[in-house]
Amino acid sequence: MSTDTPGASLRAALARQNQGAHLLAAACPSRVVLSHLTSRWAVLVLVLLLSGTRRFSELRREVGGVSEKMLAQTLDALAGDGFVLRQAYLVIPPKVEYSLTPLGREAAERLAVLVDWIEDNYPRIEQARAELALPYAPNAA
Amino acid sequence: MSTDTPGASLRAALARQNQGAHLLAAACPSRVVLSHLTSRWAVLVLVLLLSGTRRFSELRREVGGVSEKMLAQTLDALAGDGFVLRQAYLVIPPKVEYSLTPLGREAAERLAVLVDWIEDNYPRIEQARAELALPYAPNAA
DNA sequence: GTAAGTACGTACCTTTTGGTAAGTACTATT
DNA sequence: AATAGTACTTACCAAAAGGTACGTACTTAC
Repeated sequence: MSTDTPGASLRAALARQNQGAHLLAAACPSRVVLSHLTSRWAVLVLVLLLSGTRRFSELRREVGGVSEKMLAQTLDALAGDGFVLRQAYLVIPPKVEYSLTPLGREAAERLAVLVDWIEDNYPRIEQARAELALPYAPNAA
Repeated sequence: MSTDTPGASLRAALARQNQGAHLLAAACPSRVVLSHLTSRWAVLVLVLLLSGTRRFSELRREVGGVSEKMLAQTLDALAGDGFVLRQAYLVIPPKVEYSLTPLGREAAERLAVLVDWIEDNYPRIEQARAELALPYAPNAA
């Protein structure tokens, strides 16, 4: 152990930080981030924004089934976390553009991998569900 | 350009969007799967099971803050989707082991990428939040 | 002048999610 | 004989998520 060098407390702080960011711990603050990123509408919005900047009404139309209230709430949360950039233009009619920040792009790319996997493998999932629904006779003659 | 860039999955997603069978569609049945996989406790359970088979009470202890009711509910949903295999032994005291199916492993690996990213980048996210909380004077003289 | 489009905010209500505490049935430990 | 451990289930309640519908403020199109 070093005694009192400036770098020591920094390394200790970083070590503590790395230990503290464990999502399995009940009190871990990063769980809030996880819940934001995996929320029902945020996943869809983030993946959509990977293909480019959108306006509010464009997102509203493209994300099937989202209400204006939930879209605004979702975008607000994502902007507050620094995943989405909100750019408002002072024109009439109003114009607001939403895009991914570098941080948001990194997260969205990882979510897109999951979303793509679900879409690509949905038939397999359906099949697994169907087999599980049987009264268990997988090798029946 | 590598063939494995995030843009590739994006193009695939957009192609499917044009076909109509896509998570962005309100009535897409795969949304149920997405909600199961991204639910609060399922993410943590799946990532934990990536490191090996566990019993109910082990999961209960390792997943910080989960109640027995929610853990049972989560495991039931994951087993019903074919992501988790439930093996019950007829012994006393009861013994039930939970493990990932091949399908579940594929999903869990993709979730783990997201979880790891959050844990690794939590300091950046915190910093972004702190900067956004300022009254906006990033380049003030 | 009426409707539609822009980007929301708000009030009200329903649905879903999730937590607590208890019960079940049986055994091993103290 | 009481407690703990196994793996749940059920009943009850609180909180959060989410939908509907309306209001705002202003402009363009019909």
